[in-house]
Order: sequence, then C-alpha cells, then structure tokens
Amino acid sequence: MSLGTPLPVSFYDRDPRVVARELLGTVLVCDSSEGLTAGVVVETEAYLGEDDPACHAVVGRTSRTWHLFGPPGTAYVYRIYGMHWCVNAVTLPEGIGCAVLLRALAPTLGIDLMRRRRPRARRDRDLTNGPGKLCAALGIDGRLDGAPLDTGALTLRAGTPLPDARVEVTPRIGITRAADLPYRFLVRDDPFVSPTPARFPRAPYRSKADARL
DNA sequence: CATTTGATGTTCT
DNA sequence: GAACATCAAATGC
Repeated sequence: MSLGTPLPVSFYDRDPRVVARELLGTVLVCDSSEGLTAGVVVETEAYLGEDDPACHAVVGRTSRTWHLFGPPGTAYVYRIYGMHWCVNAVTLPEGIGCAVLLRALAPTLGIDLMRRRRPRARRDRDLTNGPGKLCAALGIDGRLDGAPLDTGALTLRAGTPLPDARVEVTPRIGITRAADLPYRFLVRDDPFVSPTPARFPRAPYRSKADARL
C-alpha cells in the first residue's frame, strides 16, 4: 500500500486558512526508529502570524518560535503545558510566522505502535484525537522542530481530497485571545476529531466566505 | 453524558 | 508570578 506523494513546498506557500482547509484528507507519516505510523488529517487550526493575538508569532522570533518563522513546509514543534508536544506546518515565506496546527488524525498505519506509546487510550479514536495525543502516538517531539515536511522522518502526503460539503468550521480550541475567529477546520461527523465544546458555533465551510483573502 | 480539577515546566510580563 | 494552541481522572448528573 502506497503512502502517497509528499506535498510540495508550494502547497504551503498560501494563506494558512487555505492550507488548513486543504490539509484535511492528507496523510501525516512519521518514520521513527520504533517503526512507521501514519494517519489521515481530520482537524486543523490556522494561526495567522504576528497580527493574530493567538499566534506564537506575536512575541517575535525567539528561540522557541524560531522555526515558526521558517520557510513554508517546515515543522514547528513546541511544548505546551510542560508535558505535551504540538506540531504545526509552517505556511507562507520565511519571516512571516504563520502556521497550521495539526489537531487530530484518523490512524491508518502502525496502530499497535501507537497503542504502546499511548497505553491509557481506550478506543482507537483516543489515540490521536487531540494535538498532544497525535504527537505522542506518532513519536513527534522537539527533535523534529524545524524539520522539512516534504522529505525525511516526518512528511505530509497527498490523500483523498475532501469536498467542501464535508468540511466544518468553528472557533479555535483552548485559546483566550481572538477566541471568536472561525479558524478551526474539521471533517463533519468524523469520529476521530477532538471534542467540540457544546457552546461553539459550527458552520459549513464556504470557500468564498471562509477564505476571504 | 457534561463539567471540573490536578499534573507539569517553559515562556513571558 | 501568571499564562499556557493539553490530557486524563474524578465527580456530578
């Protein structure tokens, strides 16, 4: 079974809201010394750079955010709450500081290895239905900060494209600033997405309204 | 089912 | 000293 062709760097060189929507249905593959793991991307969030109060780019290019400002197609991996890792795909040219957070996957390869890495997960969907969970399941950590996503240990690959009718938009999860902006993209009714708070508005994806560029 | 709370440590004010 | 792009267990229906 083929894993798909890696997405070219040009794929990432667009507005992060467009990249976030287009990343749904692609495949994240991690080739570690322990084995191969992969899953279909079913949930993403866009972070729009220095003018987005919720984006790490607001503090400028520090040692932590260094690779967030890197070239498109770079992995920005950071630690959150002292315990978990999150992985982003950097978009737009070097120096801008935009990225797409990968929030949930549908596991497709290496599920046994994911289970060993996440022994508390009861159901398969609990392996990867959150940004920290998917990093733990695939073995993604700070060593991959700054890695290219089109070659090497961590790659994003072409999958089955999703029609707009299967895409839903909500505000972003777990932030306090700019918490009303609809920059979370997910596959409607997919069991592998992370839980959406009941109070959150949900809207169908409309390319004209949601990709206002 | 939903909501609350503790863990844990780096970054930022 | 507070905030933090989270998770899992515990509690309350």
